[in-house]
Amino acid sequence: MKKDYKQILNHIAKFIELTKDEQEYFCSILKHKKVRRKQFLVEAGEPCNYENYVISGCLKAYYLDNNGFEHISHFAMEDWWISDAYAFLTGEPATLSIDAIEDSELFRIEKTEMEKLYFQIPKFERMFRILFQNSFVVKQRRVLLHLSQSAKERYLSFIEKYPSLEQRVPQNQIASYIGVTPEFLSKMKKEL
Amino acid sequence: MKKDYKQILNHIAKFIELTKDEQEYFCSILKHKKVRRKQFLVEAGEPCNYENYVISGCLKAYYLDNNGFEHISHFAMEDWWISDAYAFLTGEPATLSIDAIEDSELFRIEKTEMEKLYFQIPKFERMFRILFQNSFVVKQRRVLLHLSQSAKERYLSFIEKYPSLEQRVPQNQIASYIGVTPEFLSKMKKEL
DNA sequence: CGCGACGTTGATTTGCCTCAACGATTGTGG
DNA sequence: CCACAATCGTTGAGGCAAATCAACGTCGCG
Repeated sequence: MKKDYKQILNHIAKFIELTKDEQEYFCSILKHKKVRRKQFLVEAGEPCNYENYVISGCLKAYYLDNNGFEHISHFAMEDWWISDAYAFLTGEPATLSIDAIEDSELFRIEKTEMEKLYFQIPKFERMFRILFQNSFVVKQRRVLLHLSQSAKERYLSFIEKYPSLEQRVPQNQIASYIGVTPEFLSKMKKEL
Repeated sequence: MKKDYKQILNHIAKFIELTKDEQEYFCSILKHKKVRRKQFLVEAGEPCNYENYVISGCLKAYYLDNNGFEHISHFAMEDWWISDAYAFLTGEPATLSIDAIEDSELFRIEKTEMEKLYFQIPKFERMFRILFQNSFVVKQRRVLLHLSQSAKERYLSFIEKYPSLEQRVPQNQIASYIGVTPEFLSKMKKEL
């Protein structure tokens, strides 16, 4: 079995147990995809019919506002899932764009395959229930962070929580994630 | 069958189909609870071992910061679920408090019962997968709203999205939800 | 080499907060 | 049923955190 399959099966094994047959079926619906630095995985305005699992590399999902400013919704690295959840769910055009910060490799699951998967192996309902539950908690905390903390506190939380992203992501995109201008982040860092 | 059971079974029927037996089993694990206005349903620091379904009334979940300020995480009304998801998940003491804005009635499901339920009727994995997926999307949009919009735009989004809450919730708590002071919300409203 | 992406720094502006005072409404105990 | 406190919204003066705008240095890369 290919190494990449092992990786994603290990990831899944953290949540549910699969038989050999199930593993095989699951791997058969995965589509391998490479994205080079600065290339789009998802483009705002287009449909987003895939859930994407990151094998390697680093990507960002962001909203582009009317003034052309990027607002980063989330990053993704090895073993994370990334998509425009709303567009995937509804079939509407994506409001987020996703592109690669580093050359990346992914597995994609198409929406229709995903629905079949839930039907064929209901254990995946459980896995994604747990994943979404966790993601929900993370987003909730991020909302509260914005409501209750200053820019400096949000920055400190970020580097504490995601020390590896701090290394791999350009500073102006971290600024965007925590909700300040690049200039202001630079000034904050000088004071630390 | 009691009217309240009908209500929650209707709610569930939007996501999954249950047999009579399953309905009965499900209802048997529900605990009915009344909370009067201003009373706690969950208190920060205490464990939160329940998922709570709102039969009637209106509640708020909020984080109390070190300076004693309330930051509202979310509201809940008829047919919504409310809990401290992180505390429920991990067993840690709650960081959120939840109390009633109006006299309310709820059904509670205890954590251990919830786990049994997932085991006995895996369809509930599906239902909560869908619910968490939706909640995740909602939180995601709220984060982006904070990153990309001004206070006035956040207020307008709020009253558009939740016109009924606008009626039932005191203005200072709406201010807290959108992340401004009550004074500033008052000033914004004068300009509309 | 030269260009574009990225970070820094400073001067100025602004959106929102803080604090304080004051009415209107609600609720509660005597 | 009234008196009083507590809660809630409003208004104004002043202050601060963070944005804006502009200029400049550095690095990596085609």
